[in-house]
Amino acid sequence: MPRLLSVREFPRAILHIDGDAFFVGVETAKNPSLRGKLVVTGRERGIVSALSYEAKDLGIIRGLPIFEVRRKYPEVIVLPSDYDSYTEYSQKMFDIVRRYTEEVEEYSIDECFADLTGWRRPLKMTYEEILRKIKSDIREELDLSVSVGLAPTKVLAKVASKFRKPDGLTLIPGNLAHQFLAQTPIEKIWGIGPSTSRFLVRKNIKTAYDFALRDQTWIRYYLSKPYEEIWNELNCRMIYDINPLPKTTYKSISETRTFSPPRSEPNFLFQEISAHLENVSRKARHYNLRAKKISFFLKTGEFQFISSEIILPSPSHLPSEILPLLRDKFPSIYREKVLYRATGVVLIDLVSSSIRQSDLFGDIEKKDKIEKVYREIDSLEEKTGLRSVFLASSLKKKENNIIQRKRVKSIPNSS
DNA sequence: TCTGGGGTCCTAGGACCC
DNA sequence: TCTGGGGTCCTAGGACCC
Repeated sequence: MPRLLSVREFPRAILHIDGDAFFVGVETAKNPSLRGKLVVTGRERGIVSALSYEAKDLGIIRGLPIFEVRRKYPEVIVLPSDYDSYTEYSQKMFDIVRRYTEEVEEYSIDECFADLTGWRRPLKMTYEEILRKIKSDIREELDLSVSVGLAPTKVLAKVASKFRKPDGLTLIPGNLAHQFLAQTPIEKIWGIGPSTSRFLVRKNIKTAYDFALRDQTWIRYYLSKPYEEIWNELNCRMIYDINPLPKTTYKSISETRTFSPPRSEPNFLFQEISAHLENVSRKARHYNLRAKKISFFLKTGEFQFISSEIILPSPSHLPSEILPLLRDKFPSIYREKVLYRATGVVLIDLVSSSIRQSDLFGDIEKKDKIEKVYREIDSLEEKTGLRSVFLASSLKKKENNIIQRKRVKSIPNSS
């Protein structure tokens, strides 16, 4: 079997850490009596979002409705998600990794990358020893199990951490990458999804090794830029850098919700959209962002998206400004008698709020007043943790009239 | 793999301009 | 009001990730 490249073992030493059944792992760390039991999380959402390895062995999969879990496997322990704890453990895990290098990228709540290049000498440890130590620190201090992988690139490090799981430790040196890739089906590669896998298998590319062996001309002819990057990374050429900066901003903010059974009443659908608008706007204000554009959509029973995009007259994060525009456009995407299963709103082209465009007509002052009202509502809600204020149009109303006056309205707090 | 929710990035194609 | 070529901007849609 030809090697991919004759490279040194670790021209770069990229670490990938992946929590094992992370949410369930955290629940077990908090409550050790759960260890070894059949546990799933996601009760509040009605579908399984994480599951213990024991539950996986039983045949339970992510996304399975909770009622089916209870019906088929009454002995399974079903927990609600506790994102605050998951976030706390996640941060503690990343902090442990940061003891070894500052170059840590928090990739998701249960995964990170880190650059260990050059740390063997200062730490007086081999890469394998560093990995073992990080794993045992996480185990001893957090009671969590993780799988770790080390390789010359991020894509290869992902292959490594996935190679043995749970509790795995895998090093893929550049000069042996071909052996690991030959054992990795193409669809397991990070960034190669179902559509591209199907295409590649038709071209007789079944493993990551088959893919890595193609020449660049072939890749460029049949595929697009991201796949050429993956191809380079599999060939030990580092394309994706470690980005240690924490996420502080968003390109878009969205909210969608599916309801069953599907419904067609315009009133109901517009209430949903109005409520989405309030939530995404709140998040935008929290991050000091304003949207230049907004898109909203309906999803039909046949999974068809019908959407409309509006360019806002000036960047905004105030529902009272945006809602009338949505109301005007709503009829253009709504069809009577069609059943819809979901609605959604997306704020797009977000710009930092401090960049304030002055407009010609001097209604900045009026806007500032509305802005002030929202700021007070936001801080009230953050203090109490309650949603106390809604647009009238977000309230579930019985009347069949979606044309309601826009108005920030406060309703009595029921608690 | 039977489809929940929140994101990011890329490409093709049209419009418009010189 | 015929033709060529090239650049830029925008949008819709696709693919992928956790």
